[in-house]
Amino acid sequence: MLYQAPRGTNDILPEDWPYWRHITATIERLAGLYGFEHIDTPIIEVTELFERGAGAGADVMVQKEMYTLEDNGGVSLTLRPEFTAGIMRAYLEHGMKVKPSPVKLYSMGPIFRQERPQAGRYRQHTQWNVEALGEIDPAVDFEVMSIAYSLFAELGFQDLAFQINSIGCPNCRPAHIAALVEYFSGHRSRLNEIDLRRLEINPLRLLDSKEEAMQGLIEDAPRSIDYLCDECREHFAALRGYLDAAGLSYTVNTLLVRGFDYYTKTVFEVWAEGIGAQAAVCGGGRYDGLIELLGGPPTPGIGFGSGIERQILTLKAQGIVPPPLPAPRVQVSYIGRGEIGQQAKQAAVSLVSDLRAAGIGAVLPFGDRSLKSQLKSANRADVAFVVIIGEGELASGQFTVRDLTDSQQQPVDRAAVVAWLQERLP
RNA sequence: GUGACCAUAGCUCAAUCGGCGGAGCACCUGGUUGUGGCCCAGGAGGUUGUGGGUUCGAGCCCCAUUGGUCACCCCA
Repeated sequence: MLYQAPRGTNDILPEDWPYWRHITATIERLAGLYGFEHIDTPIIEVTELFERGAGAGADVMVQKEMYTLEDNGGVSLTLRPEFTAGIMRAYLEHGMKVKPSPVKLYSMGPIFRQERPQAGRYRQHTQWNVEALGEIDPAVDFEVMSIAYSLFAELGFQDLAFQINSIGCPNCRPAHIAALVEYFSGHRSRLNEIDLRRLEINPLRLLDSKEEAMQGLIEDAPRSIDYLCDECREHFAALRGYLDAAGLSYTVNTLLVRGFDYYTKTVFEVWAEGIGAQAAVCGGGRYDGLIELLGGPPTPGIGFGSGIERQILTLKAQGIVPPPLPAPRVQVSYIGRGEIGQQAKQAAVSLVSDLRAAGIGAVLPFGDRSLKSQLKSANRADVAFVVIIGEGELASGQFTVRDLTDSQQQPVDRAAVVAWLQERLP
């Protein structure tokens, strides 16, 4: 094989397209229903935008996983590893703060991270991203979670686990972090090398440890919800009230955290069964500090990203079949040798054009193959009717129309074929 | 970045101890001068991922490399 798709990238083949269309069509419909507006930002941004968003501790790793290039003017650009930073930039650049709050936006498109591929994790993957900016009301948290919930419900997912947590804000989180550090420092001997590093760099991440021996320790670790300030506690309680009122089932998962510092208050994920270790099919949270970090005025925001490829893995794992794509229902076949064959072929080309102009999907066999071969193809393509044009049909002006479902055929006047088929096709 | 397993036809897989690379499915043609599905016959399709090494001889053994799968790290 001379060329292969680069590591971690995938071709979306025709047989997978029904899944993509099903998901994206559902997303478009829900966006209209919820009042989220579509925004597309560039796939490349100035590298600094993503670096500033990352925060201390994580920045080295973040840089390592970004696809960064220098343009001819010496400007460092990066293929977006996430949506949020670019959306925030556009929000600031276009002065969207003057729009009624919250500004509700969604995007869909590829993102790039230079990671080792594994099940449900690719270097180029596609995300549906939703953001609501400029409003602190916990009802906005509910709104954002609700549209994700609706998508998964409409797609027919079973056994999804909605996980929520509150990790507090710059006022109350330091006390929780300090308690975590103190707690785990008292059990240093039970931490492996990786967890010891987490203790130094990002103590919250200790709660994510997959180390078997750590699980008991983690269960008894200080919980963020026990350290929330009044504002954060009330926010979380109100959000839970809205979720309960709307009947959205969820689990409070006190071990759910985020890797980056700018997250505040609400964090949530949705987990799917049967798609491997990368089970989060949706992840998001509130980031009231991010826009300030990027040089804008204090602006609250909440959003999530949801990987389309993982959604498709989930659909397949659960045996959910997407609706079929529209396909041509009519084939126009031509037969005969020499001059007559040419006339038949021309009549077929003409009829196919008429059918398509009338909105009837039609295909023409190529290569002057035998009728048998043409019917074989029609059968495989799941065509409903085959119009046959040969010497007899040219002479009589009546084309033969064969119904493939019952194998009956009959002559139809050339001028009446389009209407005849229109009547019988849904 | 770390580790394990893997790579033979478009797909799923065989190939005995290192001894002439096969099957099923799919595709094309024919069996019927112009009639699909089922059946039968035939055909096409391969530098065994790539490069090197050992050997009289390598799909098989060794090294490297690329890619895949899965997990870890990380997770925006």
